[in-house]
Amino acid sequence: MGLTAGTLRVALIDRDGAFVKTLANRLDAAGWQHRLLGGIVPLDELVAMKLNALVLDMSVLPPEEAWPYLERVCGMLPGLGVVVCTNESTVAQRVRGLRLGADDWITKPSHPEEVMARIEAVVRRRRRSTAEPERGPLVVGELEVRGDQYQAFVAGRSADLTRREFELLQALADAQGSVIERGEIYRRVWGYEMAHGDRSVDVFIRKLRIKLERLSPGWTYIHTHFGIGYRFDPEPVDGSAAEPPAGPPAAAGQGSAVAAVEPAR
Amino acid sequence: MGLTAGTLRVALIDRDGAFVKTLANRLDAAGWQHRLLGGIVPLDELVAMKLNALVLDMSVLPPEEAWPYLERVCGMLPGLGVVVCTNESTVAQRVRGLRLGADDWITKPSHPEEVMARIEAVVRRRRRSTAEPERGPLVVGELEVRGDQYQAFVAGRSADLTRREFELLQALADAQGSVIERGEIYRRVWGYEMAHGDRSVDVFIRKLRIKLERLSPGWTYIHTHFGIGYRFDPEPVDGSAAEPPAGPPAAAGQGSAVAAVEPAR
DNA sequence: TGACCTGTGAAAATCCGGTTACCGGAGCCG
DNA sequence: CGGCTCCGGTAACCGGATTTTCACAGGTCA
Repeated sequence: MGLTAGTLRVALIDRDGAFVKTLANRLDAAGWQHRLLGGIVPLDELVAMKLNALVLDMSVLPPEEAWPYLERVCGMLPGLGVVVCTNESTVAQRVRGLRLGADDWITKPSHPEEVMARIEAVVRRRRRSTAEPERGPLVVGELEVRGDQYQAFVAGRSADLTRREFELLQALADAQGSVIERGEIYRRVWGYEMAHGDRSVDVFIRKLRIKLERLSPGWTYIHTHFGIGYRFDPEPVDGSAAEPPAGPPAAAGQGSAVAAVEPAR
Repeated sequence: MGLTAGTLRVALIDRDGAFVKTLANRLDAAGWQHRLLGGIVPLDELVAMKLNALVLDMSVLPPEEAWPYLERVCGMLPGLGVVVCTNESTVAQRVRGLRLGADDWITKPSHPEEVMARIEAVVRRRRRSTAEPERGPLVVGELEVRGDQYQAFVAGRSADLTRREFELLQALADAQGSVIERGEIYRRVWGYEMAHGDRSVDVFIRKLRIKLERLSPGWTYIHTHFGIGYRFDPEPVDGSAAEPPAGPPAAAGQGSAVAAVEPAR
């Protein structure tokens, strides 16, 4: 069972003293970080907490608020595990909740151990992707992306990236060679669904490009794929020389010719 | 594309006639593909079924076989959603099952609708996380369709397709060999019903043909089926030789009823 | 041959991303 | 506590890329 990195971050939106208390004890015992919230919390605050899962008691809110809230949370935070927990419920309610995006629905009273096991199950499912690709210092082109410093360097010189810029860079770099759609980038960096018409990604791409260029002219790192998103792939600015150094054989390869910075027809 | 791809593939390992029967009815009504298995099935057979989820009644097997089986299934098939379903169970059993890798644990009697909602929830999560196994680079003729790049290549050269063009190509290629009606193509690529008289598909087919031809003369990929639609099938331009290599084994063909017009050539 | 399709070319209408300017909030400093 | 600077985020403008729409020419089928 060594899979689940020991410590999960969980938030409870509940008011059932007894339930919360015993659960909290267990959580502490297991070394999970947790936080008790009394009621609705704005989505961006939830994002800021960097939670793995949220346990929500629907009864802390009147139904006409609870359902929409559940829907918004599930819809906007695709990376968050959501476990609904109620005293009683009908089949219809459970089905509705699950269809709205909840990952599990537990009926109280319920043993804390089972609640935890279900949270684990939910998180495990979503984690598989997050396959933590060790933030080992990553070197691409003449750029060095250091996750432990939240910075990128070239020959020891810092790119002076802000937090967002760095996260964006890292998200791009982690995808090594494949195109990532804007929405996906937004999801990975900002943590929730991108609103229609949001241009944040573009603007930050630009900021990033400027800083990278200033630091490492002679290389192009970020390629635009019209109508799709961006692709990170270090490429000597010239373009005549073919082979970029360390080429992940399967993927990008010399396919770097892809329609981005090319003058085209 | 598919968010809640209407059709899921599920297998049930159960012997509870009544439960299975009512559930099966619902599954049929919802259009899910399902299969009833009487007992343990070798893992590779499960793999071969290309399931989205497995519903397992632990009681079809003696405990000393059931637990190890559950563990193996969960451990070896990370892409499969596993929902355990039992008549009765203790907290300890449920916790054990969930920790072993089960995604959910339902206690009978349970409403079929809820079982389905839970299966959906499990698969939904699973999908998001397993989003990795992208469309493996698909190779047809001398063409290489790379989903992770939204591009098609020939010998590393990009076809410089736009998003729509690429999606069209992919839609066609995915149907490997069978004819797709215009309306169907439109639905898959554009996402909604094609308006009467809309020629978009034709226009894009042409653009695609041009780009593919420029990249890979010597091959014909897109064939017109008069009055019906198009068929994707790489064919050396020569034309005299009929069937290139292996015959298309099992037609994945879902609804593409058309197929009858083949002889045309 | 006539009624229908599909292939073509291009113009017209949209969509998109690059850029810039500007705003409000957070944190820092004196 | 005010003034400043840094940052993230939004709104707008603009030119270029992409999609759609049209009008016809060329083919196919009965």
